[in-house]
Amino acid sequence: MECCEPGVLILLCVVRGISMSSPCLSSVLTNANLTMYQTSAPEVMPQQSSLLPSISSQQISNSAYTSSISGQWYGQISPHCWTEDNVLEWISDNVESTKFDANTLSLAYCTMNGATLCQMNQDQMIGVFGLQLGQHLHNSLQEYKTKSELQIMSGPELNETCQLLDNFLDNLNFPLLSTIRIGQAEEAVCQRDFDYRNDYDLTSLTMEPMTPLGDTEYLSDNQSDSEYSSSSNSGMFGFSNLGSPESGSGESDPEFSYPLISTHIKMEKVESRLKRPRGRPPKLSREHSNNMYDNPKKNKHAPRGTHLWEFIRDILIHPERNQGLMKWEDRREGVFKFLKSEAVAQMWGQKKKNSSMTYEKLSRAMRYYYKREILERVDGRRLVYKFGKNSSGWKIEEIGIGM
DNA sequence: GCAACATTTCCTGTTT
DNA sequence: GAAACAGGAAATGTTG
Repeated sequence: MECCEPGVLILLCVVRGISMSSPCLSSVLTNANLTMYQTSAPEVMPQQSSLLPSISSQQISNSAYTSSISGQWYGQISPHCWTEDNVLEWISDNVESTKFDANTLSLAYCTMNGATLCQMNQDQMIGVFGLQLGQHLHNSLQEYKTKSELQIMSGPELNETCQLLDNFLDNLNFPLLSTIRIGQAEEAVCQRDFDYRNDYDLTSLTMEPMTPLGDTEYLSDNQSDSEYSSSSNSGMFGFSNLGSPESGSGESDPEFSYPLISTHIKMEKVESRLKRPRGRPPKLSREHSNNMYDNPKKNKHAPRGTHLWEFIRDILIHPERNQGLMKWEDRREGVFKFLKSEAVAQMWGQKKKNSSMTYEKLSRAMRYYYKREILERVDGRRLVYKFGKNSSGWKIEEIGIGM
């Protein structure tokens, strides 16, 4: 093993940083170190400078140690299950990464287990650890809670939704949780955990400034109507105004603007608007399709995707990822609201490989859920829905993690 | 091939 | 007047 294992170095730095004025905390950290890296050589003195070689000579066959060294145990163990030692190491790692002055750290708050830690809200964290470290710890904890939750809940479908969210938001240049730099090790874990592009091909979805139609003419794969030509021109896919009108009135960031998504728009002038027959128009043959969304590797029988209500639910239960797309109105009652209704519809469309999805269509599908009691009506409130008794997976009790 | 299911698409009318 | 809501009708794609 190399003599510069980051976990050990960080711990040593922390111990050294607090040893002058906080001997107790120092010994706690050192004891935690020894406890965690249970050694068969009790003669190793905690404070001695040869700690590192001593550790490196230990039997390090257990994966916990190996994981700790690389910081990966964070992503493998639910924060709720962290031991006091785990919490201590996590704090020490964050102390190091924030260059926090450990002298100001209170020992009393460094001896708690994960369950206790998880009960602290952001304000309490800041109150205990100070603004800088407290905020940092809170963010870090939320990240590991999310990862843990993903591992618990997810099946590939939830991952897919999260991945879709990540990819979608990534394309919009949002600062994604998974990209927040806490430390190299965590970053590596994040990249591993959220590297989804291999199994959900969204790479074909490019978000870029919309090219003026006069410069580049796109061809539609299945929308041959003049109706869509006109609606598209008005920004239907331009993402210039994907938020709902209400969302623009203060609940969402008014400064927020989506990059534009390029679309295939068939420029076909028709003199008068012809009345369409009812029902969904037949799709053109794939052979004649020139759709950028078509994936040549796509299976003939696509795997069963999540249902719309599950897609919505998955956005809602990952508030750190939904970036103002939706919000809970009443978390306990399952009442939620669309903030960026068109953006959510676009995401749903991406998931279903349907570039022409709109909130109007999505909401029609949502209304069908009323009969099946998957959703309940919320009268008088626009863009507000409520999960019904036949929905699942959104309740705090079910998830086990308060959000 | 067929039926069931879950949307998707379009429409008209109503409400906010 | 525009956006959202409501729900009918007919269509599609997937699955069993």
